[in-house]
Amino acid sequence: MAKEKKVEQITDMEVDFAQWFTDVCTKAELVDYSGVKGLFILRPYGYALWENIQSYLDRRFKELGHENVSMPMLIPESLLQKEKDHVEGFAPECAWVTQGGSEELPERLCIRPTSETLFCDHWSHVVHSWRDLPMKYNQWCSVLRWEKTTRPFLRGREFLWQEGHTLHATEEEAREETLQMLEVYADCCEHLLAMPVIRGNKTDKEKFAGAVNTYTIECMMHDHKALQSGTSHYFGDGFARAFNITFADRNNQQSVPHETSWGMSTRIIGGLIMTHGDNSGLVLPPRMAPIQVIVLPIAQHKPGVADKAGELVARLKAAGIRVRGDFSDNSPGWKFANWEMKGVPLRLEIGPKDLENGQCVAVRRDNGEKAFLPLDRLEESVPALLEAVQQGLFDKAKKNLDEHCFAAYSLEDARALQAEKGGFIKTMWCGDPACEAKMKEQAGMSSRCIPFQQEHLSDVCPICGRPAKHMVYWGVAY
RNA sequence: CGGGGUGUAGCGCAGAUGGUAGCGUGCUUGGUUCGGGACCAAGAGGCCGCGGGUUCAAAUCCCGCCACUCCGACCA
Repeated sequence: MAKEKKVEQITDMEVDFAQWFTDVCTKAELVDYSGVKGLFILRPYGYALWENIQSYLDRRFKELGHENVSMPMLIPESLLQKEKDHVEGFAPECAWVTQGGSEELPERLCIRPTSETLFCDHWSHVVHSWRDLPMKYNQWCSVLRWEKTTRPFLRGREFLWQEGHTLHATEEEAREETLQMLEVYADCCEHLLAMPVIRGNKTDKEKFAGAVNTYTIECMMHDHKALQSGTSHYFGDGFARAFNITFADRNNQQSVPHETSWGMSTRIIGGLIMTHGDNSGLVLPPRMAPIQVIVLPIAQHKPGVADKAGELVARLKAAGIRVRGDFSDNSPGWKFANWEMKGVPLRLEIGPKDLENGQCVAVRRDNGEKAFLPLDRLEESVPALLEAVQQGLFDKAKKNLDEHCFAAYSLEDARALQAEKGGFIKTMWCGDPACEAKMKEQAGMSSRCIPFQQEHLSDVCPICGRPAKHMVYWGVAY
């Protein structure tokens, strides 16, 4: 059989990266389209990815003392309007409920695009004393934002996420919380998803509506575009003042608390696909893959093969590995292609020849390497291979990131570097939003972040020539 | 919201000058196969995206709408 026929359903990423992405999303059975634009169905395999991210983050949040809650889905318009910057940021993309049954509502209700206003309103009722603080809440939910153009995972009108909201007695404590949660997101990306990140501060232009500071982790996709993968906001006391949240401090003085919020969404799954995927489909890091090992019997009707394959599945399962056997009557070639498309990190083949030799064949999804594994030591060799795949994926993504960061010393350099090589372009910056706008206009890049890890490239802003304040990463973003 | 593309069987497509629909693949059943997308046989499956118009007659011509998709602007 001609090898070129392999995975013919998926468009090559070199031919059309965007089409490749949607092909992977649908062909790997992660999503389906619904009857409403921008509202996607997460199929079992796609939802399982989210569940694995969810269980990691949920555990980390709880270890740090956060509690899960559930806020209403609808926000009265008057509540949404209490914080000026916030409403300006979100009003253009709100969907409204105006009718209940056959009655028109006296006040229209916004379907939550985010829940800051709900948390604040609630806190204004229940926070009275310094003893009530900190409030460390989180909720898992979906939110609605009426986006113009939509794509699976990357931009839906409805998307699943978690939103953490905390309230603290002091600025110092709130700022510490903000950075701590950014670090949780960075860990999630790097350790669970094998996606290396750049941590930094958003510029004023890119900040969340109503925030004093927005911190971000930025990831680089396979096509060298940027994906904002998690954000953490310090709000100061702006929301608290707007919502009249006060508490009596230790000296019985009325004080205004400081607030944070932080979120990660199913968008990260889009990032995962675009970081590790290849022309055969999805590639999943073992630590978060719903199926870590697929066992394929070859010539399963031959004596002993199916039994031995079943035995392998049972043994690996007992060893704590997420394993499945494919005993369907599809041909082996079909199964290879199918499970590759679904990104299963490791494939074990077991056929008549292997039975004779007391071994099986292991094939890594990340690099296609084959190895013969003695059957008696699978409980050690398989976890070791899975770890190797996890590390291999991280290293490959890190290499892509490192090899596509370039320093530029003039606006023209920045433009040319982005046009020719893509990736993250770093330059100095004076801090003026006008220069940021100019970069967008002339080089097509937005500021991704002012990285925590600063470098001194020169003394001046390459855009205007005035003294530089920071080094900034620029890029084309999803 | 601007520009382009596409809507006919689950998926991919064909249907020229109008005459009520076909191919590949997948699906079902049975059998033979099995180390890179196997084969034979018999079946099932269609408001031709939606609404209007022209006509004796519309998948086909005209108008409107909708959805998906790609590229911009905006945003997680």
